[in-house]
Amino acid sequence: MRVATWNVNSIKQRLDGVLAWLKEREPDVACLQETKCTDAAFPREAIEELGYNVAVHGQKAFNGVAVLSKLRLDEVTPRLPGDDEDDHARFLEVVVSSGSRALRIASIYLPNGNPPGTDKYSYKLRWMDRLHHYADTRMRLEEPLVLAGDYNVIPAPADVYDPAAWAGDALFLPHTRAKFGALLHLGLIEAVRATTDAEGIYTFWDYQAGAWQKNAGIRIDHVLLSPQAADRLIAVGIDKHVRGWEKPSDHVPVWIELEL
DNA sequence: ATGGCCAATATGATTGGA
Repeated sequence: MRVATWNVNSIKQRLDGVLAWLKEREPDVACLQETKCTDAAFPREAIEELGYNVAVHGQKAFNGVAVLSKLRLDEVTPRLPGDDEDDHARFLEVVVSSGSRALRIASIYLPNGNPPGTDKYSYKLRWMDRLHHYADTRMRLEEPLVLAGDYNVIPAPADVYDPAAWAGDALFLPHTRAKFGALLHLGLIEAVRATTDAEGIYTFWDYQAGAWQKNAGIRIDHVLLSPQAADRLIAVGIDKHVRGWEKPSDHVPVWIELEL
């Protein structure tokens, strides 16, 4: 089973690219972030025509997550627990199944948090605490679990083209990285790092300053696996070439292949 | 050497992204 994540930066602007990529990569499940539209405005028909069930949790203009699945959706649960006042559409959990195969998957759009020292950064840290608590409860199920999305976290210097330039950024601050590390300490396995320690593997290149042309990227889109999922990990990939397409998102898809 | 973008909004300036 192939499970992918992609921050599309507006599903309406990216629909042609998303459809082309779905045909090319053929993920069984695709978690999308930054769909930037209401559920009513989500272009679900074009995606359903490719054989996907579509679950959305969006809002007007900002944020927004979705899960596309060729497998049946047994459960669909929007919103990260822990703060009823939080109205950002950043989290959507599903359970997919086909025959004896079942998998719990969450599409995650973790807050950016810039600039540090503001409410935005404290919101990011609180959101990470809530994610930690959610992940802890799910890990106790001891089931195959995939937490995939835009974490807005650069885990280590090897994951950024110019570490010094990002030293004070909310994506790379020690406090941010420590909370991401704490998630992994629950026993979650980060798919890319389970397979390689190579430097210079990126998932995001800014639209500005010729970042793509200079390969000045960062790695902030991650797939975290419970041990029961990681035991079945066959392959990990990043569809970097998609960044070179017409009207690209600033992020590219990351995918895993599980023997399920 | 430096800076360069993109998307959405009752839209032409502001906010948010990273």
